[in-house]
Amino acid sequence: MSVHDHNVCLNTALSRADALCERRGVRFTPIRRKVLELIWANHESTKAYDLLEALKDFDASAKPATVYRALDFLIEQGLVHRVETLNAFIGCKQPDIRHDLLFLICLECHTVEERSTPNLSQAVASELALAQFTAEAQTFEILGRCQTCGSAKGP
Amino acid sequence: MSVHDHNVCLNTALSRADALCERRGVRFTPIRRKVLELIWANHESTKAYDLLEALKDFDASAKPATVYRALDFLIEQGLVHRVETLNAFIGCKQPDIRHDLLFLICLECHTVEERSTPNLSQAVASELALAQFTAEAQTFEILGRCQTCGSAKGP
DNA sequence: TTTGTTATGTTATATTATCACACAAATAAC
DNA sequence: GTTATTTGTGTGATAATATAACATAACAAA
Repeated sequence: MSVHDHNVCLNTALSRADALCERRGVRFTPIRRKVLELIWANHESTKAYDLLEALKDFDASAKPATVYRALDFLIEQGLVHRVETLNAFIGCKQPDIRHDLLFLICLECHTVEERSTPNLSQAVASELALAQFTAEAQTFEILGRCQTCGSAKGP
Repeated sequence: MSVHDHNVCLNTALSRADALCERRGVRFTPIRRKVLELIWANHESTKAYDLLEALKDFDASAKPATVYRALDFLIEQGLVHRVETLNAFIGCKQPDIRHDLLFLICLECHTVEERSTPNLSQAVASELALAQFTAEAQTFEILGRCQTCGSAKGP
């Protein structure tokens, strides 16, 4: 990820989450908020047990279930995505919009970029129609090298 | 999956694998062949530890590593795909061809359908170009209901 | 305030996957 | 053909990921 003021990312994510939960009347408890904050510590995906370690500084009694419950909630609300390829979790940039997401996961710097593209959605939709398949959840993930890491070192 | 003679699927998969390994000069050992055979027992994806249980009838000394090593080999040769969403494994229908695959995973009957579509490949390729991202591996998986299960019960 | 619901604490355990090291089998080099 | 090298397997331990089950606490609704 390029140079940027990450506090802006973090604060934006948190205030959006505040607003979203308020609007939906769901409880954005301290644990849930803290887990989201930890996930947004950077633009890399985070492992559940790393979250747990970090969470313990905030709540010494945190256990695996503590983290997984918070993650379940955050995912359900669309605030966090699960990265299936890495068994890890990443903050959602556009929690209000429902769309087909494509994750570009850099193997070098571990940054995960969330993209959405009408072309992809379109291709998927027509394939689903062809197959007469009803989608409930989708995972589109690509592992590789991001622009920065790719050009810096070559393949 | 509809009514079909599954022996044909199984035998086709195994003889293709025989030929492919021969051609590549890689060793298609009894364990590797048996694991592939077990994976092709049906058109559902199979869990590693279920494979292990089944493999024990063939080789009583089988351990987790036995299965994971065989899977590593089969995946490397393109004979098997890992279904990330389910932590499971499925036989590849077209091990000779390199393409972007889309897996349609039915939550009801657990059948996994492997599809490839130029439209999707095209959409992905142009998105990668836009992002200047170099892909090394891709995962496109959709969970939902297949034609049969969808129409049988409704949503 | 009682009641029902949702969230958390806690312990245990299930599931998925890898490591490390010894040994055996196949292949390659001589 | 014997030796060396590489590749595959046996085995035990353990790491990493995730859920179950049940008790208690906090909140919301009546």
